[in-house]
Amino acid sequence: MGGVRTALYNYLFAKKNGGDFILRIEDTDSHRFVPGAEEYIIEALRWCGIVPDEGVDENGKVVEVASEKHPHAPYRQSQRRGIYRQYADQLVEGGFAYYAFDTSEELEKARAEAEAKGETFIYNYTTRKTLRNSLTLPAEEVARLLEERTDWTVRFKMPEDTVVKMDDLIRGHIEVNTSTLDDKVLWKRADELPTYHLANIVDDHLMEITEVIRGEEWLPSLPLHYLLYQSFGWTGTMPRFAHLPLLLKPVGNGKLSKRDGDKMGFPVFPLNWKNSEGETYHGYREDGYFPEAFVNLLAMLGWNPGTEQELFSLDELVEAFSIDKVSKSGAKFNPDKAKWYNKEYLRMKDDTDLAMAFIPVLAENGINEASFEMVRDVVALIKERATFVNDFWGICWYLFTAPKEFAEKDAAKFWKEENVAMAEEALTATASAEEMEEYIRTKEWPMGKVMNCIRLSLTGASSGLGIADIMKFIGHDEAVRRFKYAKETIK
RNA sequence: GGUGGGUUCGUAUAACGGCUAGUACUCAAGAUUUUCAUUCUUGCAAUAGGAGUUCGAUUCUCCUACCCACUACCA
Repeated sequence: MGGVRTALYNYLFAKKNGGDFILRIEDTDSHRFVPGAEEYIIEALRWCGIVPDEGVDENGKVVEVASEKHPHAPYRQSQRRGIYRQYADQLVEGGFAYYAFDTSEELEKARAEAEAKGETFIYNYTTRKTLRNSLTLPAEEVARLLEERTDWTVRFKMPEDTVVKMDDLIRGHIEVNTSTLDDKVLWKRADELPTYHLANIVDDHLMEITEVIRGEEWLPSLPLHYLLYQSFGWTGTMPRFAHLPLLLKPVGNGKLSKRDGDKMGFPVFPLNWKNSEGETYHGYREDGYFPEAFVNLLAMLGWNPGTEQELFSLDELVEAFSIDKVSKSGAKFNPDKAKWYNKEYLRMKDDTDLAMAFIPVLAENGINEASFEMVRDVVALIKERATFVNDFWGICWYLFTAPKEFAEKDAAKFWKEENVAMAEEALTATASAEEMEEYIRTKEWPMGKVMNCIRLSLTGASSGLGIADIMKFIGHDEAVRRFKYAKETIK
């Protein structure tokens, strides 16, 4: 959900400002490769109606070869491997970065020792001169280690006591002193790949990115990114940044997580997602949400149009979107409101489309002979009682098949001897619901008691559609048949 | 611990420094209906706390509290 919302805001911003929305796959962590994730992302965005202008071709594949429409290919960072090394070296040559030869074990040890003393180990100007790197070792030694070893990294040489002044489209001006920051790894020899920080800056520059709209968790990295642009001499074309508020769990504190959804009965994924352990997480699509509703509710989580309008199509969102209406604080997700959106979209849907969606459900329940016209009429009658198409069957099943049993509580309340007698007479002495109602009125019988008695026989319960509506679909003869069955069954 | 960000009804949010702090969801009550649902009406409910600036602060400044993120050879 959070990822889709970030993509959505990027898309809205791009389209609103006449720009392009580019999809780039940032897969620089070889240990965290998840099969199928890339396809999932593209399919999910496509379901939402978010189609990248660049980065994905007509077949929904990430573009690997540059063309006029995709000038910056390839769009997978794992395939851009060869690009980054020179930029890492360039930083070292310029004195902005250095080669570090500390092993993971050495660093872990240093961290543990610092912790034992109640301190925090920070890899920066205070510690780098005591560690093994190209700043402390002689040049020949560095050259030898670079050649012999395959586990070195390039680290950014974070300056000491420099104030980085930054601007965020959502949060305004922010200042951070570099002394509190550390020497982040930019390039990993072991993988021959950059980390996010280097890859992101280099690719944004190369791909001519003008705005970076991403989650709030990236805010602490912004100073580093600013400094990287400065080190490369790219400040003139540096993109503008916007850090979005987080999506929070509905109850309690913290970021919305995979677990929350299934625990509380709402999806956290756009589409069903099966992880490597074989666990399946619910998706909005499979749970019966319309993509329009999903996009709409996501858009309203952290943004508002400045008016009281709540229902927006994707095109309307593009038109209304403005980054300065994005809020700063995290947004708790409200499952009830999510359902409300779907309910609103369900009502707006065309009866014909809904009937088409309902027919397979009917088939699953063994109903194959219903005419399309009838299904459409049924849908028109019941759609405002439902939130999802999946609710339809539960609401109107008795229009297609007779009840086999009757709710005990309802029967005890309404199936009283004198009511049954009146109901039977009214039903059998007339030929339609209208005549029957007139008959009961003329006799001055209690309408509610008699009607509920009949409804119980038709639907198996005391709740449901109006008798006239039910009889319009099942016919008078079927109603009489059901009543007789009820009389035999309920004692 | 350190750094950064944040804080308006339960939730999402609105309010050039100026009306009784508005709207939606949820919830409650009432009306309508042959039941249920729908619909309609009404209601409950908030500026975290404290200073300061100001004729006037939800809005600006500072302090406190609380929440969140980051603090990996993850993104």
